[in-house]
Amino acid sequence: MKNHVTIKDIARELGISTSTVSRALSDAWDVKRETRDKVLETAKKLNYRPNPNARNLQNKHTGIIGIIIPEFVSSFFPNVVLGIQEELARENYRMIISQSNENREQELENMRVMEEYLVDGIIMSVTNEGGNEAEYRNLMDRGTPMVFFNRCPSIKVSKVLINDADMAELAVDHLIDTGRRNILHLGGPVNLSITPMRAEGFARALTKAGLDPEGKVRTAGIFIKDGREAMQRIIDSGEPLPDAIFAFNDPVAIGAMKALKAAGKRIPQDVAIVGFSEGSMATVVEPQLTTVLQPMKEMGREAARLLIRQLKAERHVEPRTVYLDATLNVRDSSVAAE
Amino acid sequence: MKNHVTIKDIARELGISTSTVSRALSDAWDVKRETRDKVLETAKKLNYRPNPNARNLQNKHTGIIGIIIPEFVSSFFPNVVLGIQEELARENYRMIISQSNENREQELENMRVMEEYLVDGIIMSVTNEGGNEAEYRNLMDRGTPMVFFNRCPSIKVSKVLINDADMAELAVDHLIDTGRRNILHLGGPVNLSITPMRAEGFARALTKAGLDPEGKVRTAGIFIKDGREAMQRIIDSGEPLPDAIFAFNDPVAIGAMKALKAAGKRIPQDVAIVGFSEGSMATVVEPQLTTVLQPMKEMGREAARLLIRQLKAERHVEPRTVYLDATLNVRDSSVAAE
DNA sequence: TAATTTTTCGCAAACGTTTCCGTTCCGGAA
DNA sequence: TTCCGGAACGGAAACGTTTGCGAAAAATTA
Repeated sequence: MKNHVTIKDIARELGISTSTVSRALSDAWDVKRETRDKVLETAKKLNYRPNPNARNLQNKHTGIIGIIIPEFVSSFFPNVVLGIQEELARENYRMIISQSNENREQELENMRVMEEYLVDGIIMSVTNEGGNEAEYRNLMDRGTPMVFFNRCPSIKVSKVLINDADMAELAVDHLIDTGRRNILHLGGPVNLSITPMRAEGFARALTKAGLDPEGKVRTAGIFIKDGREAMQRIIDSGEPLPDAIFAFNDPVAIGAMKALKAAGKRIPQDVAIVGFSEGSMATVVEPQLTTVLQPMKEMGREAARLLIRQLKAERHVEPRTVYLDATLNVRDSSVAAE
Repeated sequence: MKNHVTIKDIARELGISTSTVSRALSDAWDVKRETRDKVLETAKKLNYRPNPNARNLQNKHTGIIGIIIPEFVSSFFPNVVLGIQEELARENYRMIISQSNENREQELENMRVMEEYLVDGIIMSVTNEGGNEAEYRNLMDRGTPMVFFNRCPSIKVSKVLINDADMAELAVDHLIDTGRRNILHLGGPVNLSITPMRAEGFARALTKAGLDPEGKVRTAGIFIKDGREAMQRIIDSGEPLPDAIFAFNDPVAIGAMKALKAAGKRIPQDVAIVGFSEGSMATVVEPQLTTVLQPMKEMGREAARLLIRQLKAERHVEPRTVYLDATLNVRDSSVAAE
């Protein structure tokens, strides 16, 4: 089938040794300028492509970075991956992506496959089931560096996340500024690392405004369904309706909106809604959703940078946590259109 | 760093040669059952993992399939990739994904990288810019088999697509059945292979119902913005408003809905809307969108199967085109909720 | 001019497998 | 007893690179 031209072909063509060709190709110092140019020239002429397998067999590394994300059906992770790809490409790393489908077992399986294929490192965001901390440790101890983003385990490891607490606080500040007082937080899954962070920012904002956060947090989840059900429970409970909702993420916010609209409530007049982690649906719902836009690509870039730093380091490098800032996009779901 | 155990370690441990170990591992016929078991046992004990580089260096293939998709921010392509992954995994192929960002140049670059990396084959969906047909040919002639899905070039090659024309016809039939007579089609980009197919189904349905498709097709695009602008042009033109819209895809449908609602029109009472290629936004918009649900995972699986068939074949295999059926999900945008 | 250094290159081993080709050992047939 | 054939295994080459070491040629210094 395909018969690729090798370093030997170049050597034969020029009547020199393969070692010289190799050195010329890798721009070594001990090869004459003239011969190097000739090598480069005939390499181009013959359309030479280095064989990555042979190269990696020598170098003991594959040049491949594994990416494991919970899903890529929502737009968040794909956007992060874009950033990762951008940064990896400039360092000539390639990536293989796999998705754990929010499933702890699948995540483990993906890790195994990636280790088997000798990825140089792994960038991942954990399943909302959590619980694989020990395996992360093992994998890293066995020599595969890891960097986490967005959803991170509670172990000591490099992470990049947005300043969830601060951004949540900012979002709730916005609700308070526009006159809301009875604000509820529809929180995420309890075992997700970011869940308490957003709740904390929520509480901080309330406290700062002299409001009591006690009892204002309800666990919802991460899907539209979760938000709708949580909101429905509140409506059915007969307790006085809040005048604002700070949701764990956009789908939960949208679910809450659905429940409220079904109950005949007006948004934002009766209840203002703020989401988190802006996705493609934010401008599609009606009213358009006020939400926190995360710097997704930047997050990916930063994660890639952290990993590359570890890969290039001679000796052990201390894990580092990078916090990124997000922005609040104010839309009609929190402030009535004029 | 990481020091993987090799076939030699097993050989030394057992006092046999590496060739025997290799044969035992690959289940060759000329190795005694007893020694094979011992090899397998110590392999497991030492946690042996074959080095893919060494193996591929011998076998002249990488076991990697390249996936090139225009984007993975919408949910369509990721879902297809899920199907691909499923099928490839069972044949022990891995994949590397890259995205062309709807950019012809980027697509070419991705192809180059993949060829350089010696992927065994490529599964791709072309950019909406099109125009790389010659390069596909070259790549294939140089020995890398390709399979296309959804967006396919007009050259002779294996493809898997849904029966666009038939499904479009079905969707428009539905509009006609519910009493619509003045139906417009907001079409896709002219250089996309599926654009004329959907337009054809549209025309067939009209003709079948005794309506004249002449002048009923307007070019829109693929994004929300495209749909809104196209619809706005129609509204501004002063021509009598259609009583139904068959959009090229969901975003275009949603864009049209936005323009109509902004103009004070009611959906579906004044104008019914049907989209295509159901995405995550279909049930988020209001009213919820009637649209054609494509069998995304199945599409991926089928593409993978086609490619694997080519890879396993000894000699040339004829390109094949596989058509898949979709389903019409009827929602409130085309039929008023009772 | 001789001695020494520098430049430039080739040889060969190595990376971890697979696989072709032998070799040894055995039982059975002649 | 000799010969043959099969079973089970080892030796070694090969895949396409990289790289340490040494050697020849050129340039510098004494």
